[in-house]
Amino acid sequence: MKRRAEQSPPTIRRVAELAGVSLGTVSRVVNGKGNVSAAIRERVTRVIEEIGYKPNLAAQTMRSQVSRIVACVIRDISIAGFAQFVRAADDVLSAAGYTLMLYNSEGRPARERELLSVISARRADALLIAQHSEADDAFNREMQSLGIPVVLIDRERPAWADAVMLDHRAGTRAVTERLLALGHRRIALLTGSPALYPARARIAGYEEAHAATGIALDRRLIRTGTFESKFGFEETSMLLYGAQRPTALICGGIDMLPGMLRATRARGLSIPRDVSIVGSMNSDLADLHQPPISVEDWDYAEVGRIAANLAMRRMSAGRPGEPRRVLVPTRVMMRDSCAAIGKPPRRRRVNGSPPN
Amino acid sequence: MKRRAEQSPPTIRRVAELAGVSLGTVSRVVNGKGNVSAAIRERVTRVIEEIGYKPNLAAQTMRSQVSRIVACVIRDISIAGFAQFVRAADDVLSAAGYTLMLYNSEGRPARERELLSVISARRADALLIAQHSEADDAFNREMQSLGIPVVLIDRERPAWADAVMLDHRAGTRAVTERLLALGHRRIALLTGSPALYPARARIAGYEEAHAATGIALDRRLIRTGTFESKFGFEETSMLLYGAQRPTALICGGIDMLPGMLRATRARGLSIPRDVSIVGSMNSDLADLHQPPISVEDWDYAEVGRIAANLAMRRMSAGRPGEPRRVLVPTRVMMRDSCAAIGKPPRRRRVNGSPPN
DNA sequence: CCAGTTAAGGGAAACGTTGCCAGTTCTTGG
DNA sequence: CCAAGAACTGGCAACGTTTCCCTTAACTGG
Repeated sequence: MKRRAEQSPPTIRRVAELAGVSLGTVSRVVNGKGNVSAAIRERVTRVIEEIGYKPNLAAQTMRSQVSRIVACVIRDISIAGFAQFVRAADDVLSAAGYTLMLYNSEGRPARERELLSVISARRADALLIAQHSEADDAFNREMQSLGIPVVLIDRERPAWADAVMLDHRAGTRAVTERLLALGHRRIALLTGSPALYPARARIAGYEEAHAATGIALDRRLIRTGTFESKFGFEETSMLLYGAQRPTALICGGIDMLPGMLRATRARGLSIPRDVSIVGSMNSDLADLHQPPISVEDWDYAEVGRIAANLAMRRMSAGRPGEPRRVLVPTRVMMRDSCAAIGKPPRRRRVNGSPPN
Repeated sequence: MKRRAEQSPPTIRRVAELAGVSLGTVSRVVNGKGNVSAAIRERVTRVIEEIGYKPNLAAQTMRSQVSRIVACVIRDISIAGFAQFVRAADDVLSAAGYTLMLYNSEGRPARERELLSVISARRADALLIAQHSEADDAFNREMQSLGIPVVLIDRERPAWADAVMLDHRAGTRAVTERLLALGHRRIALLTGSPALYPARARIAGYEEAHAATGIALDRRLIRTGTFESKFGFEETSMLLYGAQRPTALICGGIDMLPGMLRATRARGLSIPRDVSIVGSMNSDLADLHQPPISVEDWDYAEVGRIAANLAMRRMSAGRPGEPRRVLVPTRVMMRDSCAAIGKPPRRRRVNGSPPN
């Protein structure tokens, strides 16, 4: 039983028949390469318009071995901030004729492996990924065997891949130094697993700040777990329990701030009188909170653009070339959530920042 | 020049050669249909394992006319909340073997048209879309001519498509009634263009509440424009300027609350003493703000799951069947940002909600 | 022991495109 | 007026699958 004509999209063959020319000629018209007389060109173009012919990308992919698909694997698109990355990457890629395929790994290694399979089956031309563990050699090999450009997002391994990283080391060092300068001596850092670059970099920055200032640090104040809000809540609750509690908290994970704030409130503590707080990445929450929360801020959109451009460069150039590494600076925004130890807090700012 | 074998992914042909069987047999093994002896099945399976063969989805698509791609067109993935929708839809779809292709329309009609072209070229099997205007007949026809199931997201037209809508009418009616009961008589509603269902529904609910209570409404207090933060800031600034200013503001657009709050602060007004405020969709900002902001809340993840399921039902079933319409209820969460007129505000809540 | 049935697997066509090669017509210069 | 290009166009193969149709071999029952 043949499919009814009006149901299946028109093919290049139908165009050729209606225009009374050969397949090759239609192809030449569509792709604008090769010599075609003006008369025929126009005739074909009109037929294409009339029946609404669109080249079948699946067929083109099969023929040319190029899918014009870029896969993007992140933990969860609904985590605040990640969407900005995806949006910006998509802008760059779709302007160049690529389609971005978004995959949520849920931070589960098994899921990441599945996704690699799907990506391989779809013959994606490149991969942007923030994988769950940098040290999983088997996974890294599988990734390499895809045979396509890979751009790491805020990851530094495997070493053969291109990467965009945020300079969390410098950022956290700056934050820590500001807090030390305010007189804080017990500063807690909450961040994710040291198996991941952002956590390692933050810890390094935290340590550097102490070393540079000559102030001893209490390793028990470095709390690693996940980058999630739940972890922020739990660890903050525990840290604020005893008398030995820290006087400042650094949030070393996007999306961890809400948990930290809830825990602080639950303990009935006041910011910044009882505890100073620094968040990770600016947000309406940080800016409009009372008091406004200091943050280590960065531009995820810029990261997305860079990642997309790295991928595109690899795709157009051949294989060769050293892996590229881009380190994007972050900046510290000090707000009223941080106060000097032993002094009255600064006057509260009443208005939020100007809009957008 | 033939591509080197180790660069291009292995094909079913290579598997067949290595296993010493025909193409058809490998296909039967891969798809588990047809009769294949245990010995050969095992031999083929081993070869597949060894060389890491993955069926080429582009080829399958061409052959079967099914891409297992579902396109999703929204204004901007980085708008708070939308990502939850996308994430949930992706969960449902990828569990069923589909890949979600995300497209940002930027709310520009020209861009939406381009995207329809891309979606057509990719031969997506279904489309989830929150289009920029419901009344663009030409666009709707183009959408229909794709010949694939279309699921509208918070849109009610075109009538032939399936749709998931939030019950903004009931939600806004409930919000308005609560404010009226608190004694407010000048309640402003800020929302997007009435060319879009969510704005129309909210206005209808707002009007219903006044009608039901027998309270006259001032149409100048219904401000339509966009759903964005910028609009919220500008309109709030203007509304709060005069002496005739409203005593309550309803935010009729996701992502509009930050602008509204900034404008309120810029005017030096206190919430809820000077003005009561209700936001759209719950968020950490609304919950952790001081005072916590009342909201009309809903579950975008649920909306995403419903949309994905509607699409899948259409794809598996044949053409026929009436368009399905699903109305998802919203719920009102009253918090301290709303106070009775002429009475002292309720005691401030100190703690945020429990985490996650 | 034979006819009929079934299981197993090979071969080829088709999906929609592009790119190459070859053929035809038209120019153009000598 | 003719030969040699140039300009244009048609035909065919191939990309990687799946599916349909055969052929062959093995089995079954009378």
